[in-house]
Amino acid sequence: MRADAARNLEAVLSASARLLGADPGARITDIADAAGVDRRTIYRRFQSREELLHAIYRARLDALAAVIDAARLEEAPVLVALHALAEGGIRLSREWPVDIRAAVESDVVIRREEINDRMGAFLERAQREGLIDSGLPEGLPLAMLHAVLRTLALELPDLSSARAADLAVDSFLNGLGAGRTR
Amino acid sequence: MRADAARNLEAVLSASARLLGADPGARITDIADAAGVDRRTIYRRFQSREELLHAIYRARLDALAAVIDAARLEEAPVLVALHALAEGGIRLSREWPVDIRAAVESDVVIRREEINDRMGAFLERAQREGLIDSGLPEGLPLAMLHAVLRTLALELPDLSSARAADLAVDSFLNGLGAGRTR
DNA sequence: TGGAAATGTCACGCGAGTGTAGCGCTTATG
DNA sequence: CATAAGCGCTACACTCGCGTGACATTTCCA
Repeated sequence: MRADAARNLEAVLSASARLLGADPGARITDIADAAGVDRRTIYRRFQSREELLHAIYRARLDALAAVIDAARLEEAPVLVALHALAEGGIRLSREWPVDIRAAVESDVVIRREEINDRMGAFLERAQREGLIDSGLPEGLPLAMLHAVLRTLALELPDLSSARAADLAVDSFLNGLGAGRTR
Repeated sequence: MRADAARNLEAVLSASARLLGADPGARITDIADAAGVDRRTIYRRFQSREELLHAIYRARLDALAAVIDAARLEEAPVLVALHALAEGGIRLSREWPVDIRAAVESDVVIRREEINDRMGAFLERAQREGLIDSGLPEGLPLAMLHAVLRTLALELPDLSSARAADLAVDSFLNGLGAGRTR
């Protein structure tokens, strides 16, 4: 692929993630404008709107899988892995701010579930090792972790990903309370 | 208004909140089907799709304002008010599962900001009174509270709103950690 | 620098969803 | 039970975004 074509592809993917993340019904024309490219150029790389969306989802899943591998959820000390997961997850949510839950393509759904399983298993290890409360409803830790990461990534964009990760881990484990109310 | 008409209106609003919450691009036809009503009936009550969306937003804002009033954010003991806010907020998010952040109508935006201001002021009181950590980034407590409530309301639908509120307050203030890591 | 790759532009057909119209039937309510 | 409010149904025009085609032009790279 030619260098300028690669640049354009990059710009299209980035603009797509941004616009489609903010509004899943965003028009191809607007994405093209945001990427500084003609609408026709997008259709040269992607057969259809669906395929573009699919590519964005895949990009996010790829990045997420890389983050999880790097965090070594299975072997690293729980707290260390949790922090690595938080920082990577936050950075990734900012780079690909699409909501993967909206995906319906079967391969995306499968990969998403695989990743959720790995994160779920990690959180169960954290519970066995006494870092996370064991009496919580099924699925709550995973749901809450996602929520905390998404919130810090998107609603406090001025925080560095490192600082945001600190806050994410602290909020997740200890909450925002000043003293002990428990 | 005739009684059956009122019933239909109710069904339409409820179905709209559900479908539009899951997918903001949901078709009027699908909403009508879900409500057990003809498409034409919806257009008899609402001039346009926009106006229907607007009505849903207003319904959610009305319910939220009522919850906030009932919680007596300004006078009640902070922890009591927080719990009332949590329970009401969770119940309301389940009844009107639309994302108010997607609204663009100016009056909706204004009312939403007013409500956010009241909640923000309440959380500042909680910080002054020592319930919430005072060293947190601007806006984090409010964003996190919204996130916790939304998560418990929508991702753990089997929990009663009372139980969910308990968990929401505990997660918000103390996190999910089993011991102290701080 | 020449040829191939990539893009921009204008045009068009297509399908889907919106909003409207009229008419006959159902149903609540006095 | 009468009457008017409300509804379902079929059909239609209209808009908008999608996806494609052809061709001239620009840009990279060997």
